[in-house]
Amino acid sequence: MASVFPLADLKASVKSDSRPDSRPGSWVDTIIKGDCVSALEALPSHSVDIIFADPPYNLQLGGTLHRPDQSLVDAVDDEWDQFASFEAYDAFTRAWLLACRRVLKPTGSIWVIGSYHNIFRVGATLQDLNFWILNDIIWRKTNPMPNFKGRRFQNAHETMIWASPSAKAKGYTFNYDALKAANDDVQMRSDWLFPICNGAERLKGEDGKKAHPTQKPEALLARVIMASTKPGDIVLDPFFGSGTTGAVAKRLGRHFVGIEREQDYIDAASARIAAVEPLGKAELTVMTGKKAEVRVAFNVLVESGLIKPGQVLTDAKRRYSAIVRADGTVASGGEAGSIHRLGAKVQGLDACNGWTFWHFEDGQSLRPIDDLRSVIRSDLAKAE
Amino acid sequence: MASVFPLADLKASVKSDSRPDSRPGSWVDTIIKGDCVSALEALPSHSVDIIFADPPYNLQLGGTLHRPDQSLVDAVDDEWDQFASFEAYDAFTRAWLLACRRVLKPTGSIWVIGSYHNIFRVGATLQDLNFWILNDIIWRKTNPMPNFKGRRFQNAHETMIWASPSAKAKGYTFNYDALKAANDDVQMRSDWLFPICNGAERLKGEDGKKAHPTQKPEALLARVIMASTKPGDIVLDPFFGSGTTGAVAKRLGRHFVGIEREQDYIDAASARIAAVEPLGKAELTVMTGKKAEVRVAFNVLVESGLIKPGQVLTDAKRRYSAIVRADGTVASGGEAGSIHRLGAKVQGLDACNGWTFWHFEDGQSLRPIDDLRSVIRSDLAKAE
DNA sequence: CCTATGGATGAATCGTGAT
DNA sequence: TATCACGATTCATCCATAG
Repeated sequence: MASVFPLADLKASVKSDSRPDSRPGSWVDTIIKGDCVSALEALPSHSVDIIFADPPYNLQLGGTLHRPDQSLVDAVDDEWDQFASFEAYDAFTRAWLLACRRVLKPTGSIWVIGSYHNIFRVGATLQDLNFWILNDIIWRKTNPMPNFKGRRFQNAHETMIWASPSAKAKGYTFNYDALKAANDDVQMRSDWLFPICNGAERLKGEDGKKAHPTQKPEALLARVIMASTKPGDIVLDPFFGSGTTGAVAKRLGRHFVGIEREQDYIDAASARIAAVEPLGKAELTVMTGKKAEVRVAFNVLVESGLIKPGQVLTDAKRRYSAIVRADGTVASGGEAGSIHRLGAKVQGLDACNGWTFWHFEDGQSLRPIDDLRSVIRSDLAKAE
Repeated sequence: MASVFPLADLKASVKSDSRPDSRPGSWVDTIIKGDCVSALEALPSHSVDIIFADPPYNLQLGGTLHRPDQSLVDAVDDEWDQFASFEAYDAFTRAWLLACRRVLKPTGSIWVIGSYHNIFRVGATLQDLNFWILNDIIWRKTNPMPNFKGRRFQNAHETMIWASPSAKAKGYTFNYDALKAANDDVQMRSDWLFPICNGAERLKGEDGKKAHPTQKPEALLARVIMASTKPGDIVLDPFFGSGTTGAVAKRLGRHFVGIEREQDYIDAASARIAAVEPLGKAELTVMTGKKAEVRVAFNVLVESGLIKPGQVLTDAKRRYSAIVRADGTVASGGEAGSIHRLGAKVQGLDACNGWTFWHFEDGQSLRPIDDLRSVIRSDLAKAE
């Protein structure tokens, strides 16, 4: 499934005077081997829906660290995590974020994860490049590594920044209602609790050692992808590593593009993704709120006979009343207008949702006219 | 108690060829009126033990925001939170952090609190100035304001950065053992759960409205100060506001210095601090090292105010009693330790469950402190 | 006296599409 | 680009008032 798409081939398709390969699909669901920025520059503009980036953390470790029992802590000391200075790290960050900005759709958004070693520099650079921060999200670890020396608080979280390409870019996907429903019907907070990636989920090499030093848990990526993409969207991960982003994207019915320099990681990620079984359409249907539903105007209720001209509407406490007119407007006292305008007017407010404010008599009880709109929508759905 | 120390007077004591007023005490436990940087420059070098800073967040709010019920959200739109650009905010940040660096002892540390609007810039500037980040700490709010429009995750936390003056400055105070003992004998994590400041603790003006728009909860400052200072230390707050830092410092037997521009805030903070009763020495003794054999999980009750430092606990039959100290340990006779150890000790047993052994007065009756732990746990469960 | 209920509010970068 | 209409959208807590 996850074929490797060599950067050289991709570059070969670049015409001298235009952007490369704008055919959708040729680079989709592949892992591009190569340097992050070069590979990004070879992708078409505005071609991916979200980006999830887990860049090098620029850990500045003094020497080796031992546990109280004298065992050695296997620290992240890979070559790719070494930078000469903050300036060098900032330049690197700026370069890959700029390259990401071009590839990202205006309706897209970007996630970056990091720790206190690098996340402040990443956040400031995002702002400098006019990305617009939507949230910072805290991944609280249920099982973080202890602080062995007892000189600091246990570092028990990592930080993710979620941003849109600009302050004006409000078209990003956010599946608010699905998240709320999944969270016991209260809105999802900015602090998320997940275990670190361990056990069977953790990729192992032939030597039984962890295949990648910073493999992220699939649950974390699942929430990110479910929150900010639609099925069929393209998810780009410019630091693909062990391929968690690709595996979760495939499972959730999204497409992925990975960029990775090291062949060992590409091999591990390819095998991992090939083994993933995508979920079916039914499981992937995202719960949506009212704003995604078909628009039904008030006069449709009048025209359909569910509300009759001359009928009296009141608010839930019968403090205000209005009479329905044949043209789908309502009137009260000397005022008349839409259900929303009149609702606002009688209450002395700037705005009002007339659908939930106005009620009608239904036998003994009062029911909001929104109930009747649901009836119409249900009929429309059957007719589809 | 909290006298106002006018910046003009302080500057008058500056000799032309030397640093100002190095007599300890003249500026201690006062609120200096004036601009943050100017006031800092008038203080002696290396004179304070920790700094807690709650700088302007540089919120960039579009227009007005209404709740679903059409009521208006009272936003932070004060003049002091307005900056022309990120560059202007960075220059401001750099200036006050540089001034703080000079005033801070080499054995000291600095805390800065912020949100995603400003904390990344603050963190990057701290690193640029060679401060050494020790932890980033997440204040998880039990009761944050919702996201009313359903366009983002509920912004349910703020971030604090804790840093020493340089990578080599390892002399900072960190009361590891006391924190661990107070946290059910596991090390204190980087994510802290506290309610926002509300109710009786929130300072109100004569009009009944909040006296300051961003008053921080005392429990938060209590954990900061208990973690990173010793009794008698000097705590500097360059953005004093409603004086939470001063009030908690005084209660915990530390000295404070506040800097604040607005007379209304100075007046409110002065009155507030004057009403604070410091705790006694016994309550303030901090556990150090393993020889004290501390084992407790009790300080959340103290920080939350369910149990007050100095409060007396007894067993169910009032045969034994103990006094609660601010660091979450308890004392009786010449003995002190965790609720479990002391309970065992007074009974002459090897072990004891302090949660069910120790009781507190609740009106006419005695109730086990475990009941209060249930209250906390209930709050925690809700916050998850 | 207690309990029930309604209103108020907290560091907030908070809509979309047609005209 | 500005304006307007449509109509979607909140959690925990404290306090005042009613019953």
